[in-house]
Amino acid sequence: MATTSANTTRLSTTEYAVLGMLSASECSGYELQQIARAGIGYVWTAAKSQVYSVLPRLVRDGHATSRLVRQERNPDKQVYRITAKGRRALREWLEEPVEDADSARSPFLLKVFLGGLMSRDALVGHIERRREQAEAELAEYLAIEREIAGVERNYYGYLTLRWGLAQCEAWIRWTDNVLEELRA
Amino acid sequence: MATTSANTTRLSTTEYAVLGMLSASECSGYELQQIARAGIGYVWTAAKSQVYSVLPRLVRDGHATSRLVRQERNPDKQVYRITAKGRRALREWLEEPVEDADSARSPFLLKVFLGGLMSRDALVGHIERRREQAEAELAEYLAIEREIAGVERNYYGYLTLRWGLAQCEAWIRWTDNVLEELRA
DNA sequence: GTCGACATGTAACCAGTTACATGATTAA
DNA sequence: TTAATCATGTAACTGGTTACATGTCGAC
Repeated sequence: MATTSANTTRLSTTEYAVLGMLSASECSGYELQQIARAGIGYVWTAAKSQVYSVLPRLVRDGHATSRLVRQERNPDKQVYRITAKGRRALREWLEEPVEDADSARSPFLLKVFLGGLMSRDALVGHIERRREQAEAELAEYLAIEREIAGVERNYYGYLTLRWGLAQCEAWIRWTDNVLEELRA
Repeated sequence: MATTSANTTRLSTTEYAVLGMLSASECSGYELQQIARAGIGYVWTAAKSQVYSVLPRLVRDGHATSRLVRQERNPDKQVYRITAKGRRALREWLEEPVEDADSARSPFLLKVFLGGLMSRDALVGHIERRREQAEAELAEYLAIEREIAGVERNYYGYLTLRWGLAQCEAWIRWTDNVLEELRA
């Protein structure tokens, strides 16, 4: 029964994210975390303990291989390389429609929704803080944009960055709007 | 040691959401789900099994009380009522700053980020679908807006609705933009 | 001699989802 | 007679987080 076995047990999103990073270059768990911080981490996050737990599973299921790299001045490290099977699985997942429509679960919006149960000041505080965060995020994204705009290097990352920018702007507009109203 | 004991074990967001609904009216688990679908569910979702598991916990910790309501033509039901302690806990949570800044975890954006690893067509398909979803959502929200705009009933729900509208519009603008670019 | 970068993991826990299970009443 | 609504839950699982644990090397 399990001879040709379409070993098609769906991977977790984190596993696909890791495969995505590995598809660019062989690297260790530690390196994956640095890489994530500088890019993919803006759209998908994972705790380091989870990265380390995901990697051996990828190897076990044939989506990656690992080898030990000995180092002199730094601790030795396990580096992981994506396999053909891994690439296939990743691409299949990438090409199938996105399952859930980013279901709405926001503690912030929940508090706003229940705004009538708190003091006006507390609510205004939440919204002001949201605005500040959006503004800080916007500044961060603009700085990144200045670096990568036009550069071909990561066009797709640039697309997601532009979503980030659009969303920050939307937050700022919305918070301004709401604050004006609440203060009137 | 545990006499005055500030029984301040943080509740889960779902528990606060339930308390929020209970603070408007006494109701059963089943009713909570209907109510959620018509409002708070747009900003916070919970599986029904979780609602049922959360309710006894609220009672156990003194945040709610429950009593059995006998019915003739329908099954009997347990109805839950928020206590003073529950209201206090809810209000405290509501007034403290929102903890996490809605950390970025979007399978959709992850796929866009890795757009270079799939066919152009697949990526365009994802974006088109995103646009359609945004448009459908927008229509839904506009319909709700027509019903509740101006009505005082749920001003705070209206605020969150306006965020929903703003976000849908941002999605549509972004997808249009990206689609134009990808097709050129 | 203390701090940060390098490097890898385990253990305990938790929130939440899916599937399963039951059973009455009522409207089409 | 078939399906929907009312009504409540349990069990198994999963994806993920936090805290703990360890140790070297190089820079300040």
